[in-house]
Amino acid sequence: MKNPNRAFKDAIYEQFARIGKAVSSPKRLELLDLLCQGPRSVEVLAKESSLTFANASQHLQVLRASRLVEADKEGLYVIYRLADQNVCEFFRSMRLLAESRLAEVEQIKRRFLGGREGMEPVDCKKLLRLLREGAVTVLDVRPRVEYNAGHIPGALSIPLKELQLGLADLPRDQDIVAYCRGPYCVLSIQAVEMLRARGFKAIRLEEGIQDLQAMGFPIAVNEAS
Amino acid sequence: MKNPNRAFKDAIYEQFARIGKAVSSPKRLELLDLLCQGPRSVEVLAKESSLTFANASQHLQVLRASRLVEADKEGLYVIYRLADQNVCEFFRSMRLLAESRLAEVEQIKRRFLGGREGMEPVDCKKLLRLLREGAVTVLDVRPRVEYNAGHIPGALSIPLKELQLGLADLPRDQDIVAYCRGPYCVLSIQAVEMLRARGFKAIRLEEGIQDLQAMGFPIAVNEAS
DNA sequence: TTAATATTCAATTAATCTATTGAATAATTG
DNA sequence: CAATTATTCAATAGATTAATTGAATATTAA
Repeated sequence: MKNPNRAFKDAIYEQFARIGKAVSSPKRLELLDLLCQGPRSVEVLAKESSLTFANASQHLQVLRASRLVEADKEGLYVIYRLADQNVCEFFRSMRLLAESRLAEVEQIKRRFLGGREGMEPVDCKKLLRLLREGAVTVLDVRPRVEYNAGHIPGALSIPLKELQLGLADLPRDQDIVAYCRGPYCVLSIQAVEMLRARGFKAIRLEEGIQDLQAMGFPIAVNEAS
Repeated sequence: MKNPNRAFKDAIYEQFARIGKAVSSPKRLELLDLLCQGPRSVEVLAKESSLTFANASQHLQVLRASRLVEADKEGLYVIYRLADQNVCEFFRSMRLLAESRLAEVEQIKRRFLGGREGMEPVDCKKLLRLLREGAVTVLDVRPRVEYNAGHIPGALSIPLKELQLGLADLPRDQDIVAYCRGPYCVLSIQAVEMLRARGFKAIRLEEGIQDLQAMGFPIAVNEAS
């Protein structure tokens, strides 16, 4: 017969492990990362993460069972969202731990992005000052739903898929700083490559919204339309 | 053939998932929690967490493979320790997320500790002020190796197992505040019960060293002897 | 050198997890 | 009302994980 203190500890760590199990799957982590950028339907999440609809749905059930995400029905669509901001912060702390402890993270980054970023890190504080002075253009190249959910105040929104057609909106006489979901998203890399190829002065901001928020920068939100 | 961007994302989330997998087992979480309090041998870790030596060793291999812990040989003994302070902070963020998202945590706490804490939460700021004024006695009832690894400056160390014999060291004319590993450790609860049974004025500080550190309180360390 | 102690390894078994497939359900549209 | 679309459910197969057991290894003490 188990000692009550032992039973208590076993029960408590079993609960903590619910969080660990939820985030032990690479696919669920990708879904969480996407949801950090804004609410999405199953269909959109499945496509973004290259999952079948059934598989995406199953992973989302697991995340919902551990109360990291919530869902609402909007007509035909089930819209998933993070249960609260703490989940996003937790995801970020897990990413930072992986970055600091697993050399493979940097190796993979170098192998896949080697030379592509080819761009100096942007100092965030300086960036915001330049933005306030109107000295740079900050460009958000994520899907609009993510821009609406949270963006750098004053940033322009031109999703990468629309950048080709949106070039006329961009100044040629000042630096353009493109950003997206964070260090492991290639949207801003592709945007900078395209912009440079067309003669624009473009650089990449590596940090995503969560990183900026954690550094104390204000984030603007648009009401859902 | 996989799109290189897809391959990059899969590879990156696979790395993040290494952290998630490491913390998906209740037993590994208990081991991490113990190591947050200070380095320990396999034997001690196995006993504290009710694991067989072989099983404890296997779990520690998993934690080592994900680089959350490190080990050094000291004669016969392998001493395991956290790889760095970030691991401890991550563990805490995971615990806080579980507390905020899983109602079962509070329910389990209430079921196992119901009425036992029977004690009002201690305001940490007030506590430290009273300690500086010599108005309370702060008592650390963890094993000495944990006290040595980090404790409240000025706290007395009397491990719970030695408290029976150590009562003479304690004042009867002022409050005694006992603390241990944190909200899910019962050492301080048992200590307060014993002290009150013997007429001492004792209360429990729920927070552990990590919580206090996160709140900005100084933590003292003793050199290993 | 041998015995004892601490730890890890390897193989096995049972449980859990992940992806797939086909079916079922819910909501909207024609 | 029927067809379509979005999502979830349930069963299955294969892969992975956790605990156990017995053996092997490393270090110390006698």
